[in-house]
Amino acid sequence: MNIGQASERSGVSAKMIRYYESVGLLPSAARRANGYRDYGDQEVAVLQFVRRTRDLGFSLDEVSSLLALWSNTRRPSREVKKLAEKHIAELEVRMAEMREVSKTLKKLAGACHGDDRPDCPILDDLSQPRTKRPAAKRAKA
Amino acid sequence: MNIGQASERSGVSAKMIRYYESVGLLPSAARRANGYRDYGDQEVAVLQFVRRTRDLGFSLDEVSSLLALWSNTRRPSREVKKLAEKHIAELEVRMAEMREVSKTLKKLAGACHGDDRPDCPILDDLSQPRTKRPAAKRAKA
DNA sequence: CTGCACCTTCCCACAATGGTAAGGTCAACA
DNA sequence: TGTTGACCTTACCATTGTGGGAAGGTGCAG
Repeated sequence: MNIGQASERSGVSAKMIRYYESVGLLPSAARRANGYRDYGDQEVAVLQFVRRTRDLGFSLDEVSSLLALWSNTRRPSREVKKLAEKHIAELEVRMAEMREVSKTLKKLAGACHGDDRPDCPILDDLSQPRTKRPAAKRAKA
Repeated sequence: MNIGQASERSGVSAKMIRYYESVGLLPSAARRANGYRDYGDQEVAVLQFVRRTRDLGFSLDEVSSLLALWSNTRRPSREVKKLAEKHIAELEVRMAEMREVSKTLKKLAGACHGDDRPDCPILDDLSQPRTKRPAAKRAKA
């Protein structure tokens, strides 16, 4: 099938399928005589795997590792679990940072009357040079 | 003072100070005869403000708005509060998404014995083309 | 005068994705 | 047959915010 079909069935955009191939996450797709990429059910299954792991927030590097583990039927399940737990730990860290920030902002917003008056504890606080602050990374979904 | 000093005092790297200026977040810095940028306490205070708001996860666009509100002493505090609450809401959304993912991964990791054996419910689940829920319907191969 | 630390601008890279442009291919339909 | 439109190809640009590094000027201290 063409890339459009594979895209539709896997939920991965054609753009991304080509990109994944270009960065070596996926092997080079078979080509037909006209130069079009050609996909079968097997390839679609791989794409679905990638899609699902991406949805769970794994980086392409991690997806690559998971693909390798997936295709190696003799790998110890320990390795897979380790990857999953590492990812869980990262999520927890980021959530903790965001909770901190959220808490701070809520406190500030709560102290701000939020009406026509110009005085605003939020800006007052932002003006204070902080010594130590957890640098919260902006995370994607 | 030179950019290095301003960087040290504000916690914003020299690289980023120049970048912020280049994208118009900050006004063009004064220059000395030798072409070096020249900063005073006022400018450092602005940089500290930017640093703090960045640490709280605001985008550069949002920082720009906050700077404008900050320098306008007659703005209604309502506007500031609105921005803060919008950001809080975004944080909550992202945290909720991450919690979902984390929950799914924890369930999967919990089902994986994580030893030398190759069978792994995590990979089994990842192989399932998902429409929505991580409900493991089909038995492992 | 030399060396070193600092400053300048400019370009590159990252991660992962979308957009768009210029062109080839193919099937269907009038 | 010819045209149309949907699809495919590659290639480049933009994003967000940050760091790295090159190539060259400046300034101070020894």
